[in-house]
Amino acid sequence: MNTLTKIDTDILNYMQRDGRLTNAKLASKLAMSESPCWRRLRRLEEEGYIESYQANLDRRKLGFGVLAFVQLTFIEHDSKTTAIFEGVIKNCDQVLSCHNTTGDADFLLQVVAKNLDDYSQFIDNTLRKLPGVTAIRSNLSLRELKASSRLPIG
Amino acid sequence: MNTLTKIDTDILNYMQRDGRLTNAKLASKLAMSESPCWRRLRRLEEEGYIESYQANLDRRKLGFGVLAFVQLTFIEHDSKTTAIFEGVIKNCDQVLSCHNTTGDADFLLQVVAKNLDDYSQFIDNTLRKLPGVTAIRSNLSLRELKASSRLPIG
DNA sequence: CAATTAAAGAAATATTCTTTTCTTTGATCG
DNA sequence: CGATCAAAGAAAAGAATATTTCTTTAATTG
Repeated sequence: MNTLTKIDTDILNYMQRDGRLTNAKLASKLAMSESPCWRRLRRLEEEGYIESYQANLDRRKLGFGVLAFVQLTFIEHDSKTTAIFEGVIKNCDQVLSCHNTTGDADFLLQVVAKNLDDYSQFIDNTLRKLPGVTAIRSNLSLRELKASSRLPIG
Repeated sequence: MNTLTKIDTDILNYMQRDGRLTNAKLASKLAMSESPCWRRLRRLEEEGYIESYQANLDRRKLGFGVLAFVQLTFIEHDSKTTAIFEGVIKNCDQVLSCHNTTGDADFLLQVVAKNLDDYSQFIDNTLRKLPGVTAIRSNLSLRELKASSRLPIG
């Protein structure tokens, strides 16, 4: 399957909106019968168009009052520093995402914390301890106008 | 339900990792019987701890080669400018998330685009057209070290 | 220690789902 | 136009699921 049909992108869209849709319901939404719908969905999973399914939780209700974007700058880019950094980031559950970016900073991290104390501890104990870091710039989220991870397909 | 038990956070964790887990499988992972497991899961849904379920798609396979973080600065903050801005952002599917943040910029957006041309069009046709915008700073993702939206609960 | 209450477990059932196989349709190409 | 091929649809069957009700356990409190 090289290119996706309209049906495929429709399926992906529905599954982005409700990851627990059963095949039967999905098929009825698409006004098609269950067998081809099932085959397509399975193919989209097997070929990796769908990476995973997950429940989206309410961050605040679970006590994560702080969401921050952190820009990190490194003084040098030798492979050892990088390896240490990657290891720390991957093992740190507070870091939701981390991108190597263009711009003045080298990395942009998305971080959650229970509160400002917790966040400050993370900065001090985790980020400042990283070798080679020369600048840490924090941008705290004051208000979430929009928070999605749905790709605009179809 | 004011406070969550270990079982509840375990359930949330499993559902974060696999949103399609059936109640039976979830219960067996937790080594408990199905009925209390089912009741707890339903309560977590009803009380909003679980906001939604979704399929996570492969951005690159779906042709979104560009992921960018855009910092926006406004010259003024009157309610009209803000209202226009919020409307545009919410209706724009390319914008995955948008936060009002601390720091020199006012907003931080996460944006996807098919390619750099597409991205540049978005900047010109959507962001630059917004009234009151004085600065637009783009940070393109060069490499995704980590991309998750799983909260570190439990 | 007995009584009460809340949550866990067991069991049962009806519904719903998945998944297969076979048939039909529709498009493509010689 | 007929043959071929791929995808769609129908049907079916068993398996798995959700959900209820009833029972048991365990913890708490007077």
